[in-house]
Amino acid sequence: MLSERQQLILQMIIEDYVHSAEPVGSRTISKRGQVKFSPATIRNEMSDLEDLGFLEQPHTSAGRIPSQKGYRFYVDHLLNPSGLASVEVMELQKMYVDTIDEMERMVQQTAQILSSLTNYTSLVLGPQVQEVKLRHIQLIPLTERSAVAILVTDKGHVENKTVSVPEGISTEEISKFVEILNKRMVGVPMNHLKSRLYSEIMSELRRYMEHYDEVMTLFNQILQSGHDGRVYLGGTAKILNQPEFQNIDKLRPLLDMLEANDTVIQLLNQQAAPGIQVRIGLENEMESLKDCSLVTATYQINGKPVGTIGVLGPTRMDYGHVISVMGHFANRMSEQLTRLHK
Amino acid sequence: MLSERQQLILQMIIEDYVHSAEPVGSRTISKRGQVKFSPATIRNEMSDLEDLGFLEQPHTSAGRIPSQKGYRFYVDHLLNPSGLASVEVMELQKMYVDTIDEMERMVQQTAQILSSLTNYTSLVLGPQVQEVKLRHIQLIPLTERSAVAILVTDKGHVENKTVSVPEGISTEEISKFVEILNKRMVGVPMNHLKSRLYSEIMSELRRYMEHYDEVMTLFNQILQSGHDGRVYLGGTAKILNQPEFQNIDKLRPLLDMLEANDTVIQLLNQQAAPGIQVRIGLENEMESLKDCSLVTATYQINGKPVGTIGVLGPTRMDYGHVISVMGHFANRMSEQLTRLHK
DNA sequence: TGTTAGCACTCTCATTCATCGAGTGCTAAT
DNA sequence: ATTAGCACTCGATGAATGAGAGTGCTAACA
Repeated sequence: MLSERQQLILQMIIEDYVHSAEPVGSRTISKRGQVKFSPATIRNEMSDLEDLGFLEQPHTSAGRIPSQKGYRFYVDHLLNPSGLASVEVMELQKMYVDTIDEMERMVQQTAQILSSLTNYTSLVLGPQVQEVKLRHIQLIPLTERSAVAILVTDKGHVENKTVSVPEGISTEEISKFVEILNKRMVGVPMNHLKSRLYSEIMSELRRYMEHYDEVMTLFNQILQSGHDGRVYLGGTAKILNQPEFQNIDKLRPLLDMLEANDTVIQLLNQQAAPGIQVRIGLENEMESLKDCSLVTATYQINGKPVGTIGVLGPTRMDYGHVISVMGHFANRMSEQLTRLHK
Repeated sequence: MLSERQQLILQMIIEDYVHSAEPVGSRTISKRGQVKFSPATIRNEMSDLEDLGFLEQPHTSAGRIPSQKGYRFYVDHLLNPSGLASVEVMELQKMYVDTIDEMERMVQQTAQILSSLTNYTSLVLGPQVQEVKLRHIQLIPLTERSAVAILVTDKGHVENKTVSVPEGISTEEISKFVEILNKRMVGVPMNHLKSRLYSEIMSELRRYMEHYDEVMTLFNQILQSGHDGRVYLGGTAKILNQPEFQNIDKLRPLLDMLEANDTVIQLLNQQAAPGIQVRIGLENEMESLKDCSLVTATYQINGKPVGTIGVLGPTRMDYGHVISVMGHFANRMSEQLTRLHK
């Protein structure tokens, strides 16, 4: 549908605009050697591209800037991911060599590095503990009336919670209860724990437990956690580098959004298929992101996607660079995490 | 040193400026009833106050604004903390009633509430786990080569870490090792664990352990944590509400600073004495805070200070309100935390 | 002696206006 | 199909202007 030449011109406009953040004029393109036509010819093509919706004009006598559709076409058809500069690869490696052996911390660091390599804001969604099974459960008394409950999953993730011990239960009863749980519930997916308890071992509990109700209260307290899926941000202030956000009123909705954890989680969770995904402007379905693009990728443990990393920048974003950085990143993270958990 | 009238005028200027963010003129003060002098008289006093360094003039023909010294005087001598509006007290209570029974999470929430009540950015330094003693240690195997180490402190804080198990050690050896630790190390302050191990039970270990070196490797891995002293921010974007930070160039250093965790920790740690502390402008010893004030307070567990909360706003800050909110907050937090930990 | 009225002066801010230049669109020539 | 040429548009820049807010000073007043 688009001629060779149109594609070339579109590409040049986008790549120029990505760096200059200024509307691109016909003369600029013509001078750049790459294409050997006069400004007038280019003007004609640009006019056509505008009619087709790939470009737009801020006002009558300015150059053209890419439209959302233009970026989309660029990402889908014109982009050949630039390789990483060797400096970048080195930095990447260095960061991961430093024995980051605790999962949570690694994820957090990832956000930092990702942001510093791309110069945009990064969003990282910690590993979602889905389909994770109980490996071990334990209750450690602190006082007569409180205790720490510890749940360990088969992936090595640990959740802990301080619970208050209902009056009337004896220490023996508690340890008996925990013992039963460890005997019968290990291997059960975390999100099924509750129903499994009710369906399968209720009767057994009733038999052993004198204070059945209190024990159940305790149990419910323990399960009320769900710590998973935390978000880490990196380089929030990097947004300020972008000329399009020099205006406070543009800035505010963005910062507000980044502060609302839930929104960010929702945003990152929209990535369904594995691989790298680019969402441009309003494709994100959030008004506050209408001038932003979000590049996301999933990372895996043992080939199963467990989390998402993302880079948030202006629609005028260096897609090639970001995409290649993301690719490397997702791979490295997946490797590391997999190695970490078996 | 300052006459009654001068103090009154200074106070009025500050309180006006805090809300208007505009230089205050003599007529404005005169009109306000509070003081029954003509603009001209007030002008004279203002001129004196400027000579004394309590006020400054943005330019020749503008009103006056308080100087850093002016704020300092105000905070030290003129401030009578306004009580909390009952709405605020209610919100405060509501937040804490909702079973926040996990320490970490409570601290995090505190940042949110603090910010929403003051309309400034809040900084909260999580409880510093000093002088905390080991209550229980456990190692849960995941695979042959990895395990999760769990340390529970006497305050109910849980730290966990995935460790790799050195080749050659048997399961029995590990559980024997853990058993020894639990027998001999419980009650030892966390930061003395290492030295205690070397000084006291090394010989015992040598006797029981076939693979002594490997066990020590494992132990060192376990101790390499130190998770304490995390920072939580609330309402970062609130800075944008302040007219003095509408300018991106003023904004950037601030956001940069807030993003650097270490800096924030350092900032909050500068509070030595318990109680509420107000640091105005450059008193913070950070260039990026020259137009900001920081109100901090410590919170306690059993009367011992363990952490700091802070509110960051422009020097033109509603000190009275912030201070009273902070007071209530620090108290409530201390109560809660103390109750939580025995 | 402390207070006030009056007035000239200063400085900022918003508005207006003219100018400049980048860039387009169209037409006619190649 | 391409290009040169030219009139035209529109934002950005900067100077000029006037209004408004507020001061500092002087002289009058209680």
